[in-house]
Amino acid sequence: MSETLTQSIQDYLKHIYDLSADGAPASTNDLAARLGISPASVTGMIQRLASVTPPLVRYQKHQGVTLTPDGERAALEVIRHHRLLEAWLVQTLGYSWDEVHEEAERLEHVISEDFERRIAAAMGHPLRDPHGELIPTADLKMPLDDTTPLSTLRPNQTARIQCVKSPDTDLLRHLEDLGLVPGAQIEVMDYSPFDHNLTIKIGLKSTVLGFNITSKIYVETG
Amino acid sequence: MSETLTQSIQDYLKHIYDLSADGAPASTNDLAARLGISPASVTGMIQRLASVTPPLVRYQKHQGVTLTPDGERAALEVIRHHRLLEAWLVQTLGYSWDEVHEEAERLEHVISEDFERRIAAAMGHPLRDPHGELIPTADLKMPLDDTTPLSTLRPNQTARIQCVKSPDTDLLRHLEDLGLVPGAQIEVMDYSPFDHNLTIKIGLKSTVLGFNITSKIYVETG
DNA sequence: TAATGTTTTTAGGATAACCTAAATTTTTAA
DNA sequence: TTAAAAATTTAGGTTATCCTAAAAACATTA
Repeated sequence: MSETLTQSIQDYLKHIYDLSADGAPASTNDLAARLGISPASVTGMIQRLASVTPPLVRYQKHQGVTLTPDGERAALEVIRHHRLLEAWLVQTLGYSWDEVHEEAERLEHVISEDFERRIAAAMGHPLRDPHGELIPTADLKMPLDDTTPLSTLRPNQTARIQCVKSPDTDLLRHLEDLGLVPGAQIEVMDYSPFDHNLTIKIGLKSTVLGFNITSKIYVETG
Repeated sequence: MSETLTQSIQDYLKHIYDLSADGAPASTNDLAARLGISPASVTGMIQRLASVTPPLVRYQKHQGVTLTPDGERAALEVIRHHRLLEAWLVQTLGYSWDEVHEEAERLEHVISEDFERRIAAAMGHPLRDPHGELIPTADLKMPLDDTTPLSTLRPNQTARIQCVKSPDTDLLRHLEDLGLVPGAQIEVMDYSPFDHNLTIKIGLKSTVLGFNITSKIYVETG
């Protein structure tokens, strides 16, 4: 619990958390793709993570991995670091939301608990990062997420953008240009069932967005 | 030059810079002590650093190591990161001067050049860190140091403390309690040639300081 | 200058985290 | 239901960075 986990292990846990968020175990291949390493290397590492004491993951051959409670706590710690750092970099150093990810990616592994506490306090304990992602609490619980993907909305529904889940710099810049940032009020004007395109009105402008984009934007309807 | 140096290598270079500041090469044993590793490991690493292209150190068996211009640039980069970070942690997160070292020690290896630029600009390009250490310039030159060790002063000389060179948390707290911080105006009242103790007046108070301390405090006389 | 002590290096090993290629298992689809 | 494709695992290797123990070089001093 208090033994220091390597950066590499922290990355594994973080991505396993993400990939198994839907309940289904994370697959070796998906994990390898996320981590940018070979599937064979992933197999080796998850076998190790499953056999340390206490185990950080649950693993059965060919069945993928899930986190144990210990593994999940470790993952949430890293995710909390990452998201607090993103918020901090934007608020105090003028980073834009498309620039912060990479920097936070490296810093998240090295900051102390003291540092974490200080930036959280300095920002008044924010609930979300600049992309709208929920920040795990100090006691490492992930707050409940009551948002839905924009892709599930249909014409005449209105919503407020809560979160954009993508590390893609270009996409983020594009969305910012369109005004599609957390807090933005939108209305669905049209839906095309064949390609799942949605026509969205933001302020006075309308835009057509593909499923690739609408599935990454999470909204609060109402 | 632009290949990323590992954290470990950055640490070697930083300490070689420091240990060879007096012109004499850094010894294997001293380096090992600084790095907290065995002398045998140091030998292995400096052999490697001497044989990469371009070489980062000059090394001859049993003669110690010095930095090449490339090695020195790399060292100054890390030192700049460290000192800027210390200043930034103190200024923006309320760290005290005895708390910053450890945190900066880890962050120095992972911040981007962009981050470096942003914090330098945010602080108005400071010349010294919270201990008074000179910060290498953005083009990686170490500014000239015109200070002298307090230990070289004699009775009736007055001086202004410019820098305290020690990572020792307890010592730093002690000195702060005594008011012996950068900027403090002091006067030497007495010198004991046998133990090299100095009696120092700061404001209204006087204190006797041993060589162990006075050799770590650097002052500007006048 | 020879003996002793210190410093440094060599030799041989360990571990973490990756790799490729080949083998195996699982899934898909003819 | 079986053959092909895809996913996963095993086997064997590499590199970086550390280790201990033993050997060698250097320095000191009697």
